[in-house]
Amino acid sequence: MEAVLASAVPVFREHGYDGASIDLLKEATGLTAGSLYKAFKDKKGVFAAAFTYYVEDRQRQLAERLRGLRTGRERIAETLRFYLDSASGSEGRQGCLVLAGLIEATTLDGALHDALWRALANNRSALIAMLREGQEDGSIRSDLVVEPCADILLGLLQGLRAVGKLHDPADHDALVATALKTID
Amino acid sequence: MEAVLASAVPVFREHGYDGASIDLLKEATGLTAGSLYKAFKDKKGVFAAAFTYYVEDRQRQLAERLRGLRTGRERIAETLRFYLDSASGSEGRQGCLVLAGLIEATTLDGALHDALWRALANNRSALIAMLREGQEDGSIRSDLVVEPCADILLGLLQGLRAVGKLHDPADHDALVATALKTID
DNA sequence: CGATATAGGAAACATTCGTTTCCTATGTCA
DNA sequence: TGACATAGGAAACGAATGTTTCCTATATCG
Repeated sequence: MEAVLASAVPVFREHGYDGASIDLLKEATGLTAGSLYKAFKDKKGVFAAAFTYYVEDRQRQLAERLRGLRTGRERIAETLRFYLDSASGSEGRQGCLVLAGLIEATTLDGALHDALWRALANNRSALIAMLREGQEDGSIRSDLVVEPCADILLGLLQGLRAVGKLHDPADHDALVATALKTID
Repeated sequence: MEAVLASAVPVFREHGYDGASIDLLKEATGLTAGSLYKAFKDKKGVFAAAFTYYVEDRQRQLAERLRGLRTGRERIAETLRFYLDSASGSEGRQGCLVLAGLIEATTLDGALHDALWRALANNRSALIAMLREGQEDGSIRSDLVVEPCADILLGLLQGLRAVGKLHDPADHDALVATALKTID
């Protein structure tokens, strides 16, 4: 099950929801249409499962990279680096499933719309939490208003994935430094 | 011709390339399939024409809002406001055609890929130009390295459109102020 | 061992897709 | 006026879409 989701995710990432045909999903997963429809109710069901798998996997990866970092500022910096890495190379070209879902958000039905919304809200909450932690450990000014910072960072992270579809971000260190100025 | 493109653009913005069926385009433009295929070679041709129309219209709108602004910093701030407005309300929900194209960039053929690339490169160049202007008129520090700033701003602008698909950005002034800290 | 549940595959389903063909108006120029 | 070019529409095309049905193995449990 995990294997079929792991192989279905790239299809949706590259082609978006509409662009990902059952044929492509068959090819990627090695399964046949009948099997797919036995495991998932719908094509939407496949997407929904792939989506939550992707989001959870991504959170796990980020948590892994954040582990051991002491200050809130360091964790924000590492989060930026994580997204810059994700926006580079073949990973960047493959794109972000959240972003792909976002594009067809109008079309997608209620449940998927909510999942999308929750994914974005979680990212925002995580950023706010890191900012608050930074304020408590002294790595971020305590009079900084965190909400607009979180919103800007959230937008920036998604945007990096977007332009990463076309070409790699250059000079990660300079980009991180520039982005971090928003929380000075 | 301009009218049919203007009515086709929202379809692609909402549904992406694959999601925009000929039926939807027929409905939106009021034309029939035969007429569409007489005017445009392909569905890709319709998208290509809609895309350049959208980009040019957008540039025109932005130039209009930038007119009369004296300093480079003010122009950057207004550009941010322009994107925040575009990310709000029904305009925001409709989404950005560049972003929609970006998602399926892997799938799209060479000419469209290039058009996408050019649109992004133009935005980046415009940001760099405004930053340089700001350095000359004294509104931006002259020792600022402009390339990373432009890259961050470019990413941020696209990202704002992305999250604007789901909900409106809050407190535009605070967001602009936060974003502008990257060029301090 | 035998009955049964289950995961997966083959093949056909109706529908929708992008596309083409052919026809009908309307307007232009000699 | 009459020949012709052109813009648009109606209808059908094959191919691809999402989906379902039915069958075949394999494994589980009595």
